Amino acid sequence: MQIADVPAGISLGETVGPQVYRLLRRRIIQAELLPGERLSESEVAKTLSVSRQPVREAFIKLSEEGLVQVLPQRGTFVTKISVAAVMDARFVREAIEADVVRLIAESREPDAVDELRRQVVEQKKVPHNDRSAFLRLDELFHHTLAASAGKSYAWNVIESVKAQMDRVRFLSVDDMHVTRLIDQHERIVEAIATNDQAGAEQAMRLHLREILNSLPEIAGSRAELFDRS
Amino acid sequence: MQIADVPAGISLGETVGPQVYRLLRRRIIQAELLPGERLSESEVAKTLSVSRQPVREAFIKLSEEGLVQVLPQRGTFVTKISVAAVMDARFVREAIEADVVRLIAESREPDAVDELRRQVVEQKKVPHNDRSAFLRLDELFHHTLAASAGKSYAWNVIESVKAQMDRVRFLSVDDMHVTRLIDQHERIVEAIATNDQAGAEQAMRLHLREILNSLPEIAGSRAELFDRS
DNA sequence: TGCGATTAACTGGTATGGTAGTAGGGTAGG
DNA sequence: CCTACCCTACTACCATACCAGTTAATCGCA
Repeated sequence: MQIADVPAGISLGETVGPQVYRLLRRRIIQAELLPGERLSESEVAKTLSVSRQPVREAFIKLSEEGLVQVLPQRGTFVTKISVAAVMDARFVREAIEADVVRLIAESREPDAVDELRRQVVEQKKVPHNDRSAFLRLDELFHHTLAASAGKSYAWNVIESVKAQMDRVRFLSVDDMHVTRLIDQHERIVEAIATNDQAGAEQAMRLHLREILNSLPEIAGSRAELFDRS
Repeated sequence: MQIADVPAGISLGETVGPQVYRLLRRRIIQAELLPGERLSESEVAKTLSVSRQPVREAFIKLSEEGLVQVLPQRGTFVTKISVAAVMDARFVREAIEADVVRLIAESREPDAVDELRRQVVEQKKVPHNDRSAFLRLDELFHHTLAASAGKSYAWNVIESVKAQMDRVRFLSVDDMHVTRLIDQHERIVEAIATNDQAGAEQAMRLHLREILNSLPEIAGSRAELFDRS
């Protein structure tokens, strides 16, 4: 969820374009920049004290992820959250991660299981009200799964696709829900530990379908953030 | 495989950046631009009679697909084909398309099956020596599958991921192989027609694993195009 | 002749200038 | 009063200029 602390401004050590991209991406996902809001190349550039050029590159990349819409000679706008887009992204993610856990369960690596178990313990320690801490650990967990399967490229795809889902998850405030998600993590890990490929796959699919439960509710209560649906 | 005819130059009707991107992408996949070759922003710009700006945007997008590598202050180079990258891409593609055909087989749509059968017939008509014609139809076939499942976004992901595989496929010249691929298409369609989800999934997975057979041979015979392996 | 330091040419990254095109407000005409 | 037009202000897109950093070749010296 890219919750990782990002400097508020722009640092000089790295190229500017990607920095602007990550900054805007985080602000869109965290709903600081609201759907429908207008973003101007020159305005953003002025605010961040950079030129329009890197801002433009950031806009292009954001538009490829579906977070903004660039209308030539008209303006660039934060997209409203599209239920269809969220479900499409979820579908792709489920497909990939289902095969990932299958792969891990097949070629068991005790080290990976140990690390995953350790992470689940860590997740349980998180205070129930600290949502962003959990989201960070959740991202780490799924990333570790992909890495354990030796599929770090697949993780890149997931990370890009995840953006749409993360926008929704950030709005989801029900804290009690977190324990449920951690339980699901635990089931995935234990299925992997016992080389239960089908079980691991099913557990993962179930886990990633959780968002389908909360989505309609959120889309209803925060209708102004969603694309007509 | 983006074999679709692309104008040799740059037209004025559309924004320039994406045009340059598609042009270079096609030339890399078709091995007109060879792995290791140096691409200069200014040189490409001069050749196409555009400014460096859109060329730069194209380079960025190509680097995200892993087709070029941008080394700041040093140069931009066409990446060598990486066997690992091809297999990673293949893994992601298999995961997504496996779920796609499952979905179609589940919710049978006679129209889709008819269209797919028609396409298979068309594929059989292609002369055995016209490789690019088959590759076009193959791309259409897989695109139609995704569209039939209502997952056009998933197709976008596949299209991006496919680039690495297409570089290899373009080098694969064994014509006889084509009939085998068409047979596999046929099996996929017939499994869908009988609502055989598991069968369709397995047929698709087998189909997408074909490249694993030819990959080692190609990587051996055209070693200069591949990253040390 | 061989080797090291210097420099000139070139790279991508950033900043800025210029252009076609859109949108919206205000005004003139019916 | 309503409508149609124009004009201004803004947009993203493209082109150009400048910069820091890398590379490689050449020149000077041992």
